[in-house]
Amino acid sequence: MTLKELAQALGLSPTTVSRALNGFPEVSEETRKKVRAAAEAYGYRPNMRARSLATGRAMAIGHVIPIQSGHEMVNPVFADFIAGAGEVYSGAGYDMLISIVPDDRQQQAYEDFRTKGSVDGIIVHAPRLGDKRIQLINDVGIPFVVHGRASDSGEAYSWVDMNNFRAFERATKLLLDLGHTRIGLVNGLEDMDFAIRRRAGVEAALRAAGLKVNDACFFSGEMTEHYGHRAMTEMLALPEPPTAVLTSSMIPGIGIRRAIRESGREIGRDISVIIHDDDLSYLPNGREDPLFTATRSSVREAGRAAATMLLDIIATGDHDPRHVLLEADLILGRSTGPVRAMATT
Amino acid sequence: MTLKELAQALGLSPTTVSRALNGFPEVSEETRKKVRAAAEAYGYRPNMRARSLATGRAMAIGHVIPIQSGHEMVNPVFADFIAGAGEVYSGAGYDMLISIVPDDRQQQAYEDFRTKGSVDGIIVHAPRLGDKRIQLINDVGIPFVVHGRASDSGEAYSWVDMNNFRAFERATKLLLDLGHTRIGLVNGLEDMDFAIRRRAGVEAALRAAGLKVNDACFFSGEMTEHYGHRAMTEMLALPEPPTAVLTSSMIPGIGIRRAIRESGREIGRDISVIIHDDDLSYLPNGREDPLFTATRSSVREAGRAAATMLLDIIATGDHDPRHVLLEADLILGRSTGPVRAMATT
DNA sequence: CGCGTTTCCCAAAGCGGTTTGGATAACGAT
DNA sequence: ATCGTTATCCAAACCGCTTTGGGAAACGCG
Repeated sequence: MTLKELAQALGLSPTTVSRALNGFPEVSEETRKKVRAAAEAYGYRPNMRARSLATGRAMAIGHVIPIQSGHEMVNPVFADFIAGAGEVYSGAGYDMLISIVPDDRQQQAYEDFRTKGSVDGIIVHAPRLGDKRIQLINDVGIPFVVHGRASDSGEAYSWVDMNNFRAFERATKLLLDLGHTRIGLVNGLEDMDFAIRRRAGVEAALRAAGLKVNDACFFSGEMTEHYGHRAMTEMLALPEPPTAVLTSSMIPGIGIRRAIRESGREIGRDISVIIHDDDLSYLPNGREDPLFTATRSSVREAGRAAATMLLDIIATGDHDPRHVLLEADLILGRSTGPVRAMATT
Repeated sequence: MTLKELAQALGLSPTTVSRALNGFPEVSEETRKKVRAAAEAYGYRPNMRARSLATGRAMAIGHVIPIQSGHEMVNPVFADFIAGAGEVYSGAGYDMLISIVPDDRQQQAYEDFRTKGSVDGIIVHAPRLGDKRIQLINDVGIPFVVHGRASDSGEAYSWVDMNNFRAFERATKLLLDLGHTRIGLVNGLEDMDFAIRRRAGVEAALRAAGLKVNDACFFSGEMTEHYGHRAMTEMLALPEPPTAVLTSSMIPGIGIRRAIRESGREIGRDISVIIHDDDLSYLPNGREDPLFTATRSSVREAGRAAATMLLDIIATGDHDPRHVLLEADLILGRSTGPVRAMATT
């Protein structure tokens, strides 16, 4: 059923039908009602392609998910982020276009989005150190919002981020307050922006307490269970192993827990662990009885915030950079405790 | 830069330029080269909306991800599945549209996809028992492929699925061969099709061995770590706890491992555990040294298969139902071993 | 040279909407 | 009764591309 057919069936012109449905004032209330009823009855829905060709608005937002060539890893927070964003889009009548591309074809993906006219705006995921994408999209000239920040990008741009620095600084302070002085960090890949900020937060807290940073206890890698296990095992083999460990996600946290248990120690008693919890729906840390002490910030909420921001930028046409910095909650679980005198083997 | 402008700049008609770029034979090689060069130089890219309005093909595939109202859980395999599908799409010049909708607005989502003309085909995720979606989309009349099957849907339709029955039957047989006779199953929600088939596989193997199914050792729930932990803890409290457990995913498997350890037992020695491993990029079970003995089947591969099938259905226009049944590998890890005489507390 | 084929290119008609610029009728005021 | 408004509706242009149906030149052949 097309507009024209609907118009014909009603004995009206396409113009009038279009206006009636889109709420223009040039049409009488009476006919508007008739048109609405007929549209409903015939199940008429405007063809989006035709409409957006005519209006120039695609009514769609593009998400570009980078895949790191080599590791082939999809960011695990991705599913929840777009679930949050998706809520906002569908509420506003927008579609969500997703493009999963290897690192080296990023630029292509952004340009395609714009020149092919398939989206009105873009969400950029997982910015890295030295990320050129932001400059790229700025050049392309299409509204966008970054999930996270690219520390060293000179450009001004809009972003939604979690306060990684503060979250990890606070978590470290908690450990310091519990008496821990040998603290390890099992971080994400350190060319990712969030990992850099988290490390900085830990280091700041340590320095503030007059402690020096022990490089042997700082790890950087892709956040898998095996990685957490390996890092923890290595640390436990040190002459003076850390008594507390922070890690960037629940998944390596599980590996850390396994390594601790395998060494005959007990988590929360012999060794304290704090994870960052993205509050993923399929990997809940637990509400009333959290597995891990954690800094928690819902990545789904971040998705909602980023989508809302982007739609607003598009609607208002106001491209001044905006920022939302989400603070993480510090959740006390069973994986932390005061330092024990004889934690070493 | 539009086609018309490009044509003008070249001193040619839009017709010729369009044909030159789309490889029609009615244009001389010489002009084709000139046109290509100019298009390259000006950075011309056809507007997809206009093109698909003209051709009637949207060059996009829609994925409808259901969110179970109430739990708000996004299926964790989703990210890897669409990563696989995305590869295929981008290779074929297709876009991927994602719609994340609560259960009760599914129908709307499918109809919108078609009537709004935004996609040429649909991938249906996570079919359930008594799922009405398949009939729904068949009625809507748009090519689609289901990831998984809906056991009780009378309709014929195309699907890509893993052989859940056989995978769990084989895994159960492995446990039986190891001498286990008290076997538990920590399954997914049993209104999901895959969970039903897995249970059936386990039951078939048990019956074939002349064993009866113990309902106290069969669990059904949303696959979280906590769920695995709770189920295992319950089983261990039984007068005769199982000596082996199968579970539907790595995540509850981790909870199961935790419960086993908390009870002072050792996984693989006191209690054997087999998980199903979707080979998720962010939750690897390990290649050389797998954490768990597992039935493994890459969900990313399933995504590729489903996308390939759908594109082919669209290209050939041949709507005869097709099926791909992926077999799972049985991977031996360290979580299984022969039954021990005194496994009970 | 005449005539039927090719070869190469173009004008114009869509695709299904929106939007501009009237046209017609009804209305109120003079 | 006349004229300017206002309220409704419509014809036609347009968005940017594809595609149909020629048309003109070049070619092949008797």
